[in-house]
Amino acid sequence: MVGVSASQAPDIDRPGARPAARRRMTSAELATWRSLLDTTGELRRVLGAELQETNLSPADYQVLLALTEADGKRMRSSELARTIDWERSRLSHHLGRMERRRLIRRDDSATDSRDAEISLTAEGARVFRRATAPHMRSIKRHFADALTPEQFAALGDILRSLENHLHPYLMARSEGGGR
Amino acid sequence: MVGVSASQAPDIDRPGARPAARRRMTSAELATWRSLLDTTGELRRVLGAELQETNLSPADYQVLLALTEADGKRMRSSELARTIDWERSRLSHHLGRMERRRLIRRDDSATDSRDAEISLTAEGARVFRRATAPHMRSIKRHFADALTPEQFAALGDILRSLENHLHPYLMARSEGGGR
DNA sequence: CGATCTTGATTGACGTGTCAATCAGTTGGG
DNA sequence: CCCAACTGATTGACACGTCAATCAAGATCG
Repeated sequence: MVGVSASQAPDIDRPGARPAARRRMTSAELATWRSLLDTTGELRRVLGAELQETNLSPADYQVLLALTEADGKRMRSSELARTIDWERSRLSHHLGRMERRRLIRRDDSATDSRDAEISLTAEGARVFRRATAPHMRSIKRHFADALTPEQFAALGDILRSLENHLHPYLMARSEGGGR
Repeated sequence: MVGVSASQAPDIDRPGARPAARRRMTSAELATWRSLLDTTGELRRVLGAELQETNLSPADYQVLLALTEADGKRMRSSELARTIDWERSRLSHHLGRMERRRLIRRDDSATDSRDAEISLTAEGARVFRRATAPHMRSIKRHFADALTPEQFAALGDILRSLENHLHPYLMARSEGGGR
């Protein structure tokens, strides 16, 4: 399915060709890793700075996006955490900061009083609406416009490979009892 | 080999077909952007957590690496900042924390008393030495082992494109007087 | 029922990063 | 020489993330 390109290549000197555990990492691979860290880091910073011009951090944006798309613009806190894949503690801290700025509200649930119902305020919805178009332009300008269609396809493929490779590890970590 | 599926598609609604500035971003491009953020974020977290087992943060590692490779294992603070491309303030805060942990030392320069000479302590060198092999293994396991040589080549190409596209913008920002 | 386990959420401590302000030493022009 | 501008570095305030501890409301089972 995903590894199409690899599965039909002849088994010459590919990294996968011998037990992965026995190969040494080349300096080119290491350099590519460094470059990946640096470049995505710069992209994060630039996009974050531009988003900040509408008074939202990337984290704010992620929360507001999930709430905006939620049924009735409200969600239970743990549901929200699962949706954007954050630790509960992180979300709790961040919701505290967003609540102080009147971007969201927290109410007790009627059904289970442990739950916290998070909802968008009018202000939150407004700020998000104003931020979204400029943010999309930023992504387009700094990311989408930089690559050819072939590069996009290749990048998608690469990211899927990385995800697939990473996930078994993440599963093992969370199931087997943390560290 | 990697971009095969895309490169032979008929030229209907492809991104590159019209001047970049006038196009709309496709949802596939946006999804790839999200995936890039998510996947690199997860990689950062996993690698950071494994590095932490040797009591170093990724930031610590970067500083120690630069110092280790420096002439005489010492550098002026601003030189170090330029080497690893950090803001001076960030470096100053971080050096403060590392100094408290006895990983580095700060001395006044003999020539220009504004300068701060940063040097590795024996402890810093030792901790770095112990951390480096496991860290390389982490990079290999979670990154290098996940991709084929073709994917590596494609990724290198993509990162260069992104850097080249981003740099003119960064130049303009820093020269034209920061906002 | 009542002790205990589980779940949803929060808190505190601390490391990290950014921005704006500050400070001290150096330099250059009058 | 003296003051203004510049440079290297630091600081304070604050936002952000992670980890471990805590808390309160449900669920479970004797």
